[in-house]
Amino acid sequence: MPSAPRGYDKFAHEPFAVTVDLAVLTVREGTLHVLLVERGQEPYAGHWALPGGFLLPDESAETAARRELAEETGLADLSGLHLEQLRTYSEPDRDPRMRVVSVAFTALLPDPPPDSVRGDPHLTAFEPRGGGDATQARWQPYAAAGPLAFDHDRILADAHARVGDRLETTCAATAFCPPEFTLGELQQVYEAVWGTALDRPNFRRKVLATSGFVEPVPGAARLTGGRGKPAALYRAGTATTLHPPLLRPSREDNSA
Amino acid sequence: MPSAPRGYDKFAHEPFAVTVDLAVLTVREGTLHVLLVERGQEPYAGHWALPGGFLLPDESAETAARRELAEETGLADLSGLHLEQLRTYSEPDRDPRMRVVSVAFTALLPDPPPDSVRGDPHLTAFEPRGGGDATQARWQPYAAAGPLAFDHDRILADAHARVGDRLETTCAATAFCPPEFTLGELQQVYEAVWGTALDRPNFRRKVLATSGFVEPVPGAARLTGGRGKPAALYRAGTATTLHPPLLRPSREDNSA
DNA sequence: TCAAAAGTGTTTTTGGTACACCCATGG
DNA sequence: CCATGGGTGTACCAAAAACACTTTTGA
Repeated sequence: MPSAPRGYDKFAHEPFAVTVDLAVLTVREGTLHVLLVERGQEPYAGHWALPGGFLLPDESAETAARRELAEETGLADLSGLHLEQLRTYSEPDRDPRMRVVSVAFTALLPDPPPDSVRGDPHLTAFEPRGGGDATQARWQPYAAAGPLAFDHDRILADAHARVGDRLETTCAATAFCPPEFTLGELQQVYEAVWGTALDRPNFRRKVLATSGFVEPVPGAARLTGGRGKPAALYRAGTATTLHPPLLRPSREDNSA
Repeated sequence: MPSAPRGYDKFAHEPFAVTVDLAVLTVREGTLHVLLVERGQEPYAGHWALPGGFLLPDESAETAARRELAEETGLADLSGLHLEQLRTYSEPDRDPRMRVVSVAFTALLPDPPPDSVRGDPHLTAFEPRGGGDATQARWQPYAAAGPLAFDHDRILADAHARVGDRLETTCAATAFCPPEFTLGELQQVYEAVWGTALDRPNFRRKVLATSGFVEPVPGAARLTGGRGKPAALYRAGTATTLHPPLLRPSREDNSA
C-alpha cells in the first residue's frame, strides 16, 4: 500500500473523488423493492439512480453511507441497520465528469418503514434530500428498476446476487422483517429475493432447527392476511450465521 | 453517487488518494503463505506490509492490482490469475500522512511460482520493485506474518476468512495448484487454509462427484512425497461454483 | 518387510424433499 | 361450509461422516 513511487506529496497523484452508493432493499407485499432517487442535475438529469454521495473529509465509507441514507430517508435511528459493503467500482469512465471511485453498500430495511420516515408512509415516498440533486425518492419494484444512471444497473444486480447469497448462510433475512414477524413473512423474504417458492413445512423446520435464528414471542400471534389461522410471532435471534446453510432450490448450473 | 452537493468542480471535494493492497496467498509445503514486502520509507520503514500501490489516472482498481502484482513479483503472464476484490478500507486515520482509501484484493498463486519469477525461485524470494519503496519481498507463513504496517493485519485476516469461505462454495482451490496436480495436493490446500484435517476418502469422493471441479489427466501419475503410491493427476475443470458446497467441518458457533 | 501415501468399499447417520393431513380464522 | 393461511407428521432418498481395508511405491 502507500508505496508512493515519487514522494509523498498529496498532490503527486491524480486526485480521485470517492463516493458511496447504496442499494437499499426491502420486501413489500412479497416483492423485492429498491430505494431509488431521481436525479435533478446533469449528467443523467431526470434519470433514476441509487442514493449516495461524496465522502466527507473525515468520515469512512461506512459512516458516509449511514449519513447519506439518513439524509435521503429521514430515518432517525440507523444504529441497528444491516449495512454491508458490496464492492468498489473504479472503472475510469464510469462518471463522464471526472474520476470517481465509488464504494457500494447494500442495506436491508423492513417494510413498512418506521414512523420516523418523512413524507407519506403509505405512499412509500420519501422527501428528497435537502440541498442534494435528488428531486424525488421512492421505492421501486426490483424487476422494474432499470435502466439507472451511471453503472447503477450493475451495482444493483451485484447487490441482489450478494443478498441472495447472504440469505443462504446468514440470518440477514430477519433484517427485512419488523421487530416481530411471522414465519410466513420470513419465508416471503426468501421467496422474494430468490424468486422461487419454498415448501412451507420444510422451511419452518429448518428455521426453527437453527438455534439462534429466531426466538418465539410467547403467546403472541397476528392475523396475517385477514384470513387464515393467526400466526405465532418471532423475534430475530442472536445468531448471525446459519449452520448448516439454507441453500436455495437446486440450480444445477455447474459449468463455467 | 455523484450527486455533488455544491457544483461539479473536481476540487470542490477533499481529494483522496486511492491505492490497492494485495493479499497474495499460496500453499507451500502444506502451510498457507502470504507475499510480503519490506518498506524502505517512512512511515513504517523497515516494517513488513502487503504489496500494493497507487492507482494511475486511467486504470481501474483491478488493473492497478494486476500491474502492481506484476511489478512486485515479475510474473510475465497474470491473465489467468485468480484475483478477487476483497473490500475497501477507508478509515480516515488509516494512513498517518494523508487521506488514503484502499481497495484490497486477494490473489491465489500456485507453489512453486512459475519460472518467470525474478530472483531465486528456490529461496522463494522476489526482487524488490524498481523505483518503489520496498527493499525486499518474500513469502511468509501466514501464522508468522504479523504485525504488519498500517491496517494490513486486518486486511490479511479478512482475506484469509474470505478465501476460507470461497473454498466452500467455489473451485478457487485449484488456483493454488499447478496446472496438473494430485487430489492429495488439492486436499492440502483445503487443510492449510482451513487449519483442519479432512478425511481423505470422503474428500476424494466429494471432489470427483462435483462435475467440472477437476478432470483427470489420462494415464498420468506423479510420485508425491517420494514414498507411497503414485497419485493420478488432474487438471482444473471448467466449473466455477460448487453445488452442493464443500463445507468445512462443523464449527458449531451459532451465536453472535 | 515396513512405512507412507493413494485409492476402494461399507455402514451409519443426518438432513433435505415431497407429500398428506389437521387447525383456526373470516367471509 | 368453504377458502385461506398456519402448523404437524411421516416416509423416502441423497449426501455426509466414520472407518476398515487394499494397492503401490521407496527405503
